[in-house]
Amino acid sequence: MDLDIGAVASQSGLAPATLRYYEQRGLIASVGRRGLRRQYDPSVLDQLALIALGKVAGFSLDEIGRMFAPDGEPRIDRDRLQARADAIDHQIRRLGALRDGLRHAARCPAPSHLECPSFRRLMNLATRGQRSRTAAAESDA
Amino acid sequence: MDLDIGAVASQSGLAPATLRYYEQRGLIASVGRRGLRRQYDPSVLDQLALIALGKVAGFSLDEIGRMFAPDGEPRIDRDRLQARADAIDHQIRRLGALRDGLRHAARCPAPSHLECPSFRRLMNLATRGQRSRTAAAESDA
DNA sequence: GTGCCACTTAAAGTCAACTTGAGGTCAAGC
DNA sequence: GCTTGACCTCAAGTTGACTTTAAGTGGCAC
Repeated sequence: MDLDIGAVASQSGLAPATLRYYEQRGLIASVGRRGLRRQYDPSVLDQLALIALGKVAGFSLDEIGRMFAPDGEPRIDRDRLQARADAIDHQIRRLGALRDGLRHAARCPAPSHLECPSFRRLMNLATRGQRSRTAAAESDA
Repeated sequence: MDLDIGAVASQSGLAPATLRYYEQRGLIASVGRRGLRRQYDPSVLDQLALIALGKVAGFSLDEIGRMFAPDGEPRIDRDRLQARADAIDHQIRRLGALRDGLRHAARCPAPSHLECPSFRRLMNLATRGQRSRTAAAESDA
């Protein structure tokens, strides 16, 4: 019934070493061993999907780890989620301006885009508050 | 007329060490020295803004460097720009799904979001093709 | 019963983009 | 003319998320 780490790896697309790393970081837990080999409950695949989601959302592994109760049940801080959603919303708007800026730059025949007022405006919009390293990590964390 | 590195640092918000690092990476160039101190043409501020823009767009410093002619004039590959704009568009859509998923998770009273079909759907949308480490770096590079 | 090979561990390596540290220089103000 | 402080160089350290390596183990097929 349980899954060998190899099975989890192939079904999740993650390397076994990554799974061990996640386990060491406390993000997932194995249910036991068969010989040396870690065995996982199939629900770990859902957990991994949730972890992937968190990563896309711009959470660090540490933050993601804190979103799970010790038993692996997602015990999510709703305020934090809302805050992150709002941050992503901002990011979306900035990326929208950026995309428009890039499209403009790709089309605009001006010798230097720096001289084009509409490009400068988009650029300002896009670069405002560029502290973020990941997709949407510009809020408190 | 030229700017001392300290002036460039304070006006750009970047640390002097970062400016030296950029210079070493070939992203910017100083016009000379006064004593030991690097002097920069004021246009370096525009270049730095462009670099910031590129970073927000998900380009690596290497890629950004390749977008400038050796003299610092932006000589931008329009196809690459279009491709990046399209990639950002995808990213925006995924982030939109993600934001909706997070908002749903924050509101939904279901014991486990994994059992909620609408959450699962949003999750699938958002996690599709999650190779990106930076905001919009999932295209060819 | 033995050989294979996917697993195991711990530690070290990688990558990008900086930051920090140690030890040195020099223009300007007092 | 001497101190000060912002600069200089070069090397090493940092961070996050892994990946790689080296040396070892054990279940399963034959």
